[in-house]
Amino acid sequence: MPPKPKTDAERQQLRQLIIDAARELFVARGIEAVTMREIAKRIGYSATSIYLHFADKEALLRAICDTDFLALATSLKAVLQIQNPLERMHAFVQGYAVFALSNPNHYRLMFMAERTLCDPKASSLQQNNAEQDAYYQLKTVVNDVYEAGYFREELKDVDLIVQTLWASTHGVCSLQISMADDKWVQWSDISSRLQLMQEVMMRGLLRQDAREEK
Amino acid sequence: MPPKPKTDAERQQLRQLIIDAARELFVARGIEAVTMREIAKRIGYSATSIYLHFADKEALLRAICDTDFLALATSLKAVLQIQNPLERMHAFVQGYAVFALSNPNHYRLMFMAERTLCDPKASSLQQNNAEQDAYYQLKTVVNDVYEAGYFREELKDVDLIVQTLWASTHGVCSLQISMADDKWVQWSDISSRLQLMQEVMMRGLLRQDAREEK
DNA sequence: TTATTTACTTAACGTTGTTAAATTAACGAC
DNA sequence: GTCGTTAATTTAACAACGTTAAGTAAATAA
Repeated sequence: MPPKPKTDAERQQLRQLIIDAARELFVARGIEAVTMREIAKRIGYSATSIYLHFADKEALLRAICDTDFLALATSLKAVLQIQNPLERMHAFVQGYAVFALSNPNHYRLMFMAERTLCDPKASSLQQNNAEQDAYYQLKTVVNDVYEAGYFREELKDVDLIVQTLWASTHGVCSLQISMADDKWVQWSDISSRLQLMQEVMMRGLLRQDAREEK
Repeated sequence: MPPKPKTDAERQQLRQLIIDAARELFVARGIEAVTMREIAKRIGYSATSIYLHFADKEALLRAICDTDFLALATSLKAVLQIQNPLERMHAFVQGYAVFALSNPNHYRLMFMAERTLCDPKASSLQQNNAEQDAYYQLKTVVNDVYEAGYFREELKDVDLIVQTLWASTHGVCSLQISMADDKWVQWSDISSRLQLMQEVMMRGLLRQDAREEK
């Protein structure tokens, strides 16, 4: 039962409807369940209609990714209010891990999947926007700690510190997400692993007096 | 042009032929290219023949995984000869990273993929065998450092240390594998990231005098 | 009133993993 | 030596997937 010319707003709305349906499917039943036909069934359209709004499945997944990146940045905004730079950094890493482990499917799609590299040019998000760009958020958080002179004196490359700190948390979270049920390894509980990683990183990165101060 | 009753050895040989073909395909052209029909074409059989040796594609991928796990353990055997426990641990982590980054597709399949959890019962590899089980290798390496009293005194759970050390390297390598070409982040070069992670972990885990000794 | 555009659907293509049915060769029994 | 039986393999086919082409119907514009 066909159509009526649509305003841009209506088109945008339908686009979002598709993304939301795909996302629900994705959360509920894993990425395998996200098929064009299944998404379409959910919103009462035919599968081909989706192609009026997205070039292909890849583009749709990238749009979901964008939504998720925004969700991550939004969920971390609160901890940016924390005054003490060290506490802020600690809370940021913690918040990141909570997001990852609470949304494993999304985290997979964002940071572990083969597909879907992020390109600032192709994204709907603004790079270096403190409301939208979680990487930029972490960079400012780490930079504040750097400015406060808390890092060991031989550590001068803030980007390198950021990426190493990120990698440490990503390592714990991504191993948990892909291997938690693996029978080969007798896993310690995830909160202990996260905590030890944080401690070790702080001890390895910070000057001794900075640690004591806190 | 059909058959002749086959000995167990012949069946085993064909099985290995399938695994090898799949593996080559996988390395050369990525996991997407690994289709049952493509594998079959390579070895001059029909696609359905593969099902005489593997229950399904999943089982075949698991078999490839087993091969890769063995390859990892084998490639790390050499560093186990290093006398000094700290040097040994350092070299082990380094060797692990080299394997990961030299075999990104395999690493993906082994530690980052959705599929294919490892179960000692289902694997052809022997758990806790120093020739075959890389996790066990790391455990012994870390345990030796522990026995030598090099870890900070509050660190008493060797498994927890092992898993955290693993996670740190896995974090750097897996981010590199899935995000190296990502345009959002201006990556520092991978060797710096690996090196800083190692330094930080050592500083965070070891007693000060242990670090100086080395 | 008619033509065009817009929003959609149905049909269809090629590819995937997988199963069922058919084919052919070797072996054991008589 | 012929005759099942069994084992190894193939061809045919199915259902599901992403995607494209062709068709359809309503609203708008002339």
